[in-house]
Amino acid sequence: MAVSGIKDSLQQRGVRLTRQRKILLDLIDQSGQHLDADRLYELAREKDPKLNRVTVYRTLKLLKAGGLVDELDLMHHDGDQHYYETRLKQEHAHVICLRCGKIEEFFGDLLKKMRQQIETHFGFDIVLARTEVGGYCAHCQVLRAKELAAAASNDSPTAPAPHRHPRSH
Amino acid sequence: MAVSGIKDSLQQRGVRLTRQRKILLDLIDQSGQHLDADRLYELAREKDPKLNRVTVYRTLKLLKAGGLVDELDLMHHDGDQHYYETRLKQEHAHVICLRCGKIEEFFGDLLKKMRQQIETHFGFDIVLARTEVGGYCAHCQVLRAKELAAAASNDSPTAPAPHRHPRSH
DNA sequence: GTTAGTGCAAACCTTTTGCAGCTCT
DNA sequence: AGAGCTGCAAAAGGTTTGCACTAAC
Repeated sequence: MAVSGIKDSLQQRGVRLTRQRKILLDLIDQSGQHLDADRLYELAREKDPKLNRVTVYRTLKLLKAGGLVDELDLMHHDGDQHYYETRLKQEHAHVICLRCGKIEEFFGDLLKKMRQQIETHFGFDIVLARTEVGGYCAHCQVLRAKELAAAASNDSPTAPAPHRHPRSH
Repeated sequence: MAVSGIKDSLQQRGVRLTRQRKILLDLIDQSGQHLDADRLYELAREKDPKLNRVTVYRTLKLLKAGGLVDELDLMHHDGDQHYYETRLKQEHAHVICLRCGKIEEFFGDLLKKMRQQIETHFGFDIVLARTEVGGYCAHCQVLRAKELAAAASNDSPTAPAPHRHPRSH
């Protein structure tokens, strides 16, 4: 359970492990997804309806400053909020489908190599790195082609259909 | 002048080349910097004091949608605004110093290779890609070491000094 | 018992939208 | 002429801050 490592790291720095923080830490770590503050808030309220949205932001800030989570933008495919994931051992890129919102993770030594090249080339001390790629997944490429074709022959055939991941609120 | 290419591209798509858009296009292209909407607005007002901030946003959105500029976050080193640059032929990473805000650009075939690997691996059609790296530049590494040492021995020596690029407004 | 952390309300910053009037082609 | 664009005001979305109260150590 990676979250226990995070808890230790925080406590060593004299940060108090409150009920709220335990809830948030567990959620971030267990979800295995990329949560934004709002989603995390929703989930947290299921466990503690009194937990405040502000506490979510403050906790995320704390974790980010401590290098315990990484902040992502995911190409702003669904707005300008930030997403968070516990920092993994392995650096990876995020590949976001601009049509369906599906997110893939790409691992590979190219990222590691590039990091090294940059550090050597500029004498730079890298603290964070982020690679995000937006485009169309194999599935959406064909759907998109159909949509474009339909739009070309008819100015409003059956309305290009909403295609984002629905969010339940 | 790359901006004329952009203008052509817009006109072909039936987009009107208004006085305001000409101003903004020229500024984005000439500056050679990474401008955010606010900075672009400031500069544009020097040429046309009546030009509205909303027009800046609308123009940026148009250019982004047309793939004529790239939107960057630059690791949110100075807030959550977006930065823009005209799309170059050569893909590159942005390397941001978290202390002084200096931005370096890193070119190399690793980015190209990674792009290819991702397209092949996932059958993905990449439209945009962005690599951002945050850390400390060679210069700031030594300054930061001093600051940290000072902070360790004395809880408030001469105040850790503000270190962001000042903005004149 | 202290000091850090929480909740609440209100502010803040960046960006978007509705609409009437203006202007490019 | 007419669709597209601008400016203005107002709203929206995401995040932060001030302050009094509460809880972790």
